[in-house]
Amino acid sequence: MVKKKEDFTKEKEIFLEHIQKAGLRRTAQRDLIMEIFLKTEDHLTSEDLYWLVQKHDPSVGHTTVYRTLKLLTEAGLAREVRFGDNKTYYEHHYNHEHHDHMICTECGKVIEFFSQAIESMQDEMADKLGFHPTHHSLRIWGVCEECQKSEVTHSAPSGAQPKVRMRSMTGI
Amino acid sequence: MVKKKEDFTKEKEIFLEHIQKAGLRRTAQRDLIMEIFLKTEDHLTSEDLYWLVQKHDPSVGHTTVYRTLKLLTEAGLAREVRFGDNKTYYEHHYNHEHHDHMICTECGKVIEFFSQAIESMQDEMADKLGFHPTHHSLRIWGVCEECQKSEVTHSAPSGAQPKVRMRSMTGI
DNA sequence: TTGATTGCAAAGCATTTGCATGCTA
DNA sequence: TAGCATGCAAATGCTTTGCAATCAA
Repeated sequence: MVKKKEDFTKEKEIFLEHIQKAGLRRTAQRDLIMEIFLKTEDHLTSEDLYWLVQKHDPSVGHTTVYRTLKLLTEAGLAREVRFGDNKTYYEHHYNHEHHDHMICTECGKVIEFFSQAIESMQDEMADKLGFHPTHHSLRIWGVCEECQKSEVTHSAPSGAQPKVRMRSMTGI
Repeated sequence: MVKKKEDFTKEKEIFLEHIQKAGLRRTAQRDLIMEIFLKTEDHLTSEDLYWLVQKHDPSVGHTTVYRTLKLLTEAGLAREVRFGDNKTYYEHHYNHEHHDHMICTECGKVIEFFSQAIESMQDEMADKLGFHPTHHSLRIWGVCEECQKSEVTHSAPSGAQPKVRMRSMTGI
């Protein structure tokens, strides 16, 4: 699951190609933002990424991070996801198995999973309706194993630092 | 699919019960908003519903519609959905088969579908991960049958008045 | 040199909140 | 009568845009 240190040569190549094809320009900011995004194996908001970038170059603005994340998404390197806390998260997309998410509404933990059976059934269903699917999103909310154990207290497991905070389960 | 004229006695009962249990109060606005929501068999934004309510009572404010939609959701009568245009839609939930959505990115049409097979696989998958699911959301984006035919022009089928406008496929 | 890019501030947009007034229970 | 509900306006929070200065090609 956790990737070893690597240089993301292929990803950078893809990004540059996308930039060139669109008649855009390569800049230090875009390189830096992409670099940090690629080496952070996590679900990040634009804000999260902004602060990480700040550490390396405090002159980079919030806007540029937003814009670059859009670019990365267009290039197929990033994917947008929402977990119900009204924020847009970005995750790696290229070279990553497609997967779906289970979100714990107690502690906010996000579990990635993949089921070929579900994928196939979706395609079958689409086919039946004459629909030509391009992408999809499946999210399952509920209570994770750990939180089921500590159900009595209705609090997150000790030590847990949830990425996603489920406030009122809106902004699905 | 399309419901015949009915009085929604059961739904109103549920709403009142929810209101009483929560120590809230029944008001003319809440009654009106619920009434119009129930008789509109469609995916509505708060804004949409606001304008429908306006026709009957121009004194009702936007805020109250928002707040009442939240109430209806809490009561289990409505469900929030997002189709990728950055808006929150509400659909009937009570007495309606659970279903998922296919969204056409060309014309914005929303197709509801249900697959027991997919549902079962999801439960199985959750079970395997020790996850206790409470609800889920599956959305498939792609091109609908009609738009595949008129693919050459890359425009929505004539006469179609899409509810959802897909601009840049964000706000998933 | 040209035109894309950046970062700031300001604008957008959907949604939420503060508060004085109005109304249920 | 108590205190929840309402509607307005203002405030949010996230995201986008306008624009002058900057920088890649």
